[in-house]
Amino acid sequence: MAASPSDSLGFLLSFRGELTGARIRAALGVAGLHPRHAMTLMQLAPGAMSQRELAAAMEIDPSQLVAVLNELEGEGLAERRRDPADRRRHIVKITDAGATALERVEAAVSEAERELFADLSEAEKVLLRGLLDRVSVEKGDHDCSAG
Amino acid sequence: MAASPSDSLGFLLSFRGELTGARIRAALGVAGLHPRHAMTLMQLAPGAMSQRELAAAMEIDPSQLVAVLNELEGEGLAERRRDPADRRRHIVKITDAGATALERVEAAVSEAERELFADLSEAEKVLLRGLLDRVSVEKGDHDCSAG
DNA sequence: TATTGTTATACTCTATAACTATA
DNA sequence: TATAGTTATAGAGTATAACAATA
Repeated sequence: MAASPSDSLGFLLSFRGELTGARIRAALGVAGLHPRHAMTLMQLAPGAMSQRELAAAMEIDPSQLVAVLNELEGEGLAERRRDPADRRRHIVKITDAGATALERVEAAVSEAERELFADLSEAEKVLLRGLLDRVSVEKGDHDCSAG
Repeated sequence: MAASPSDSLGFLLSFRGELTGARIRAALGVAGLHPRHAMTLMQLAPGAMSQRELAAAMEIDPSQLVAVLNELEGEGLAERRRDPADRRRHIVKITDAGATALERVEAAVSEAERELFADLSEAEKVLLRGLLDRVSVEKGDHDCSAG
């Protein structure tokens, strides 16, 4: 009944998720990239898109993306070019060097996942995925104000 | 094989954990308290302890705890008194008003958990807890450096 | 006038180190 | 000298708004 941190499934999921995220971020940084830079390369892998689309896909503000792309471009891992059809737009594309770096990152993430779920069988991983998919995380408007 | 965000169990656990944490924090704030303040009351509920012990239990720096306790004390939800046996120490104790506030918080957290896991049977919740307990989250030294 | 990308500003969190009073 | 609590400072991350170029 009580929801103390020690016996609450919500806290457990939150804490395990946080630690898992930290482990994944460490793996994302394997190529010397900031986790967010690696995530950007992941988003770009399937195909080029505009900065606005990229920011929406990553759920960050377009203004935050600018510095990330500046650095990725400076390291030759991604490139921007003007969209000839609408010269306001930048089309962002991953480079060959970026794809190579991304391969290392994805290998490191796979290794991290092998470690994280080493004690679980394939069937149990499927089960865990299915259960996590059924956790209700739609964002309702929960009162967060101070009053 | 590939560890793209969309099909990776690690990313799924990380993301669901993050959203669950956000929902829990919203519930923690129900009494007008900052989530960390509510967590502090939770830690104090079983019994009084020194600030240093409290900081260790909450895994935050003792210096961060100072402002939290100042505010809790200002609102009459917790109180500090000198340890007569060692006048350097502050013994921190939850007040009756703090316990009352904590009841509201715990009820809100329970309600949040009911919503989060509404689609899961009791047996499935037990199963999820068991699987999460077997995710390896011991902190090894994973290379996070830029090189 | 609206939109894309950019820059500038401010606010929150957190990490660290110096300081005091006690031991 | 070492420890408990406190204060001060700096850094990362993020949210917001103003701005220039283009539509």
